[in-house]
Amino acid sequence: MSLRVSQVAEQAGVSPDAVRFYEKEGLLPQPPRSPAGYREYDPTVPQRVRFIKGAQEMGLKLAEIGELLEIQDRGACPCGHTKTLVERRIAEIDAEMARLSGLRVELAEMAKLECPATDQGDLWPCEVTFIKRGGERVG
Amino acid sequence: MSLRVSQVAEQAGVSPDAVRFYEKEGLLPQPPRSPAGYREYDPTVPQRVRFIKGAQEMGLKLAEIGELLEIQDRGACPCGHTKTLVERRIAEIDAEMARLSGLRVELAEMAKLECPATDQGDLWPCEVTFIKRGGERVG
DNA sequence: GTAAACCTTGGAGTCGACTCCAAGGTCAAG
DNA sequence: CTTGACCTTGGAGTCGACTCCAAGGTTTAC
Repeated sequence: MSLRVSQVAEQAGVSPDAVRFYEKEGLLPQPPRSPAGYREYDPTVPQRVRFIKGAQEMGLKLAEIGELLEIQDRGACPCGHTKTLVERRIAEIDAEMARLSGLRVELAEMAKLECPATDQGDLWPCEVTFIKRGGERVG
Repeated sequence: MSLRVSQVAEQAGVSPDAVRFYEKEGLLPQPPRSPAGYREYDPTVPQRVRFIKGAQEMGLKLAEIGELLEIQDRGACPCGHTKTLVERRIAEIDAEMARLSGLRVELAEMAKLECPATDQGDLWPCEVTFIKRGGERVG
């Protein structure tokens, strides 16, 4: 039996619109249609959609996932390519974590600051911190 | 002396378009105009723009920065509010770092996988990993 | 036979922070 | 007096991954 778009969507945990969107973007093959024009999906399609969601949760973009699927569909082993993608993503994650960790320190320091008795003109401690940062960056 | 939009932009390290955009969004006051209609900025404005950039690098959204500036402009001490914003952002950062760190582990494991001799039908190890993840999530 | 719940399409709207464009006005230098 | 570098405005375009809509056709249940 074939599946309708909303059944695929439900089984994969996405919206029917998303399924149609993936098809439009070339991530899902165009399925055969019923006489009335309804999409009739192969029962393996929800798995493919879950693959998309899984890869997406790994931080890959739809375009990248599309690349992977395309290579896979052509029957070539995409592992090398996948590895490149994955390693690039790991590097991005490392960079982002370093950035966030530095940021966290600065924010935590900022959150410790107290308000009363400003000695910096008409600026408050937190704002002074912000502005000093801006000044450092540029000047 | 007053500054023109591109001078403000240069001193703050942004584009003239960005300066006009901030004005449109209410983050910068509408400056007086020259007879020809040119914006004539107070020399403190680049500092305000750097404040915006600084806060932005902290991960605050323009709308939030706008809130801060508005309170500041009204003469009220925004420290409590700033603190709320900053603490919220810290919580977000912690959540994001936890997510990324888990992700990194999974990706690193994936990158270690080797290609040859698939024993899982017509899927490659990396894809199997992806799909299994999808399957776990949903089923 | 009719109402609800699906399906189809194309196209617009969303968020965020801009950027880019066109079509014109202004100003300093040579 | 012209060239070129600025300025003005409003509005459209960008990226990403959808969501929502209208206006119609179909299928299913009662």
